[in-house]
Amino acid sequence: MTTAAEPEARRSPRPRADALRNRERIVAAAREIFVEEGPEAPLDEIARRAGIGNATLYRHFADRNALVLDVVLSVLSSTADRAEAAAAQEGDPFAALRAFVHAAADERIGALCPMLSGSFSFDRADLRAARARLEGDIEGLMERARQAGRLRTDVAVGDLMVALSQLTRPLPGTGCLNMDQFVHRHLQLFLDGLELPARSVLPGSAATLEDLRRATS
Amino acid sequence: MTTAAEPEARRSPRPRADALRNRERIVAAAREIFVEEGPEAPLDEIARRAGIGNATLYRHFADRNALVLDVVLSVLSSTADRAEAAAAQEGDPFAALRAFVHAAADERIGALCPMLSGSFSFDRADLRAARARLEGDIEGLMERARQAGRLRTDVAVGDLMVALSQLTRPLPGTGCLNMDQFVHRHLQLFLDGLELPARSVLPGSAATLEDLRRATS
Amino acid sequence: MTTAAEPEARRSPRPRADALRNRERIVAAAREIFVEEGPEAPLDEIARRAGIGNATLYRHFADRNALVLDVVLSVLSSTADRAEAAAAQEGDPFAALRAFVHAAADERIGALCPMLSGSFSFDRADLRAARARLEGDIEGLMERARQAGRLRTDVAVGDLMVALSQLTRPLPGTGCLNMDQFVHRHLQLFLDGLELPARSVLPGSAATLEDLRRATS
Amino acid sequence: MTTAAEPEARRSPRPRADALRNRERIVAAAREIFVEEGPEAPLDEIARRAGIGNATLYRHFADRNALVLDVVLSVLSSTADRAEAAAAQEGDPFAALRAFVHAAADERIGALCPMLSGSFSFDRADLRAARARLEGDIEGLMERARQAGRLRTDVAVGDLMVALSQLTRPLPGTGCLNMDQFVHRHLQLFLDGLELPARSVLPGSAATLEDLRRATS
DNA sequence: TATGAATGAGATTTCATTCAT
DNA sequence: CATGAATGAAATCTCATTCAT
Repeated sequence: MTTAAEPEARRSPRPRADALRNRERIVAAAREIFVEEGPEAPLDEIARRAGIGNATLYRHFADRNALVLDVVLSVLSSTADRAEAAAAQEGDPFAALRAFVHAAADERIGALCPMLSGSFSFDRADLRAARARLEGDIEGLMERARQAGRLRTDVAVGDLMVALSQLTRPLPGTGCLNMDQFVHRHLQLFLDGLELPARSVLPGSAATLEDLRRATS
Repeated sequence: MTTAAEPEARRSPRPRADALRNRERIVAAAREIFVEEGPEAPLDEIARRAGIGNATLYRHFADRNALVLDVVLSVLSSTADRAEAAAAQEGDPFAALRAFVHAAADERIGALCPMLSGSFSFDRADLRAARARLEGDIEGLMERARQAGRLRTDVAVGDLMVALSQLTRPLPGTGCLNMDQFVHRHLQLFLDGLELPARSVLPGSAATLEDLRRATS
Repeated sequence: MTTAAEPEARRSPRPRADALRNRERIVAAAREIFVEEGPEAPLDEIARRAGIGNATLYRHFADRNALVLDVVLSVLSSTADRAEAAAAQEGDPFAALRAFVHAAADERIGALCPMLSGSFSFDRADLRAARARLEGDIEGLMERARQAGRLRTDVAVGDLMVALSQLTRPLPGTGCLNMDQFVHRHLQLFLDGLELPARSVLPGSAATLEDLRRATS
Repeated sequence: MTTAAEPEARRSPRPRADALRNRERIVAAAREIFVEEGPEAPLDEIARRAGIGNATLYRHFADRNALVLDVVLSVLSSTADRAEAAAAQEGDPFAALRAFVHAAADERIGALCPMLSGSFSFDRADLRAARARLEGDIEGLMERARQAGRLRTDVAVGDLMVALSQLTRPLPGTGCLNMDQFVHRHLQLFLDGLELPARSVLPGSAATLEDLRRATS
């Protein structure tokens, strides 16, 4: 939930409500447009969607990269929220992991992929913290599933994050909308590859195991 | 479809060997650069890599989209070649499918994703034919694996193609190179989710099944 | 801050001490920054250096030109102070002129040059007065030197002012600091061209005359 | 006279006459406009004066600095031409030096000053060569005058170059035109400070010496 | 035909100035 | 009255596409 860009000392006594609102609007608009058009989308269009002038955008974000970083921060934060909500669920640990993965897709986490490449730097402490929080949350979900014998032990948190990002990555120009139906299906298939059958199941035919496995999803 | 038997119309008096070579060079250079820099790469850079002037590129391709279409055609064709080579393999049908998937990754098929979006159109007959050929080839591989009881029956050819594309999609700016190690790993995990155990395996513990599964890759 | 003592006329109810102080701070900051960065320096930077908000700057000065005019006024005034201090010196009148010229360089009078061009206007009475005062002061110094036979009679006050401005004009980006050593040397050479030998010196060899001349500096 | 920007090997067999003409036009227009408006003048205006599109300017010069460097080169070269012409003169060596200084003013050498500051670098070999050539030419003129006993021996080539630059430095916005009358006068005064009387003159009154001195100019 | 050159449209970014708190 | 925020206009630079050699 930390969306503040400057984690340093408070210069201005009051950040002025309308400026904060504008800043949030810009990040929200940028997030939408990055999802729809990719990270090369014109900043003017973002400003237009946010309902402000282009120079206002530059008052809040020194350059494109600064805006991208805050969008990344926003997505990391809301995705971590999802992970923590999933962890709070009762019941089968692998089901919780599945629930998180599909929820993360709805956060459009895949739109981050191209932003994490190239000149991306995790210099800022808030970014490092957000990433660490998300990784910790996911690792928690995975570890619970591993302890329950429901997750392959040879799969690391990075494997899941990269695959999740790539499989939910939007195509530029399409707004990603027509892919939605497929995305969840592909995530499901991928998770199927990570899952181990529930322990309580007695050894039986492979066909039976597979049937059980599929039934859990 | 011109079988070169008809000296009739004066359409293309002679394709002129060097012009053909130039055209191929351009497509090859474009394919490389699209993989390295994404589909927004400057056309001048493509011309430079091809060793020709930029205007020559425009003599062969009316605009960026025409070039993209030919690159798509090129990738579809060489990927279909891979699929047919995999189909020619003896042995386990699922192993053949795996072999194809990893080979397709080496064709950088993921670089096509962004090109298929937006203004992309499958108007041209040659494109439709190339896509149909590739889909037919993959469907053949999958059907053989299904018949052998090695592939889940609820997975369609489109599922595999989209997942394959997304998981191998390069990140802009990175040249995709540092991801190579991960790409094959993620493909493997995804295929694990599609695979059914070989029929001949006797019922055993789940751990044993998993070990076998992993051993096949 | 409002001591609320005089409810008299509503013209300028009171200049309010802090407002006056702000105005002076702005002019001082502007003068520094104009010297360091030239007359195109961003006004926001001036406001920052003055320790106030940019809008406050605009409350005091309608536009950039109004600020420039007050900086000109400031430099003219402090330079005239220097001229009057030099005039108060005892001794050789040409030495007094020299003292003034070098002192004026320390006032960074050369930074004014670009401000005097272009849209500059001497509309304001206070500016005309300040310029007249400075010209009068310099003319006084020169006339005394002329009367003493120490200054060429074909050199006017304008000659000296322009040359002084140009030779001390700062280079943008350098902060003028690394030129300081040269500036005084060039002023000295220039003044050498204006000087006549002291009357009391008997006719002698040119070399001797030159030695004397140099000894005075 | 070397105006080529790339002293390396010849890539293109023919530089194409119209492109060369454009390049020269751009440099000429830039030189004019830098003199009139200073080195911050909009590049679009330069392109307009040169009669070309703005992108053409960027084809020839990667950025503003590259253009500035070529203007510097142009001014250094034509000024060195002037110095060599002055050196070819018969007669009094100091008169030759004077002739050069006034000729250099007509080359607007002072417009270089702001361009030599800040991020300026003499990286390019052609620039170093042009500067060395000019310095050598001026040193030659000065040394001849020193040998003839007509120039103060405590004045170096750098002194003359900086003073010459500063005294002829144009004011932005004015086009420097209204200053022309003064510029030559101030150069004359400055040179008067560097001059020693002709050796043949017998010792006499200072007034007489001065009269002679003035008569030479 | 192939090419280097030219071009206009668009993107990013800066800054003087105005607005609202 | 003082301020941070907002804004539009302008400047730099890029790039797809057309032109002329």
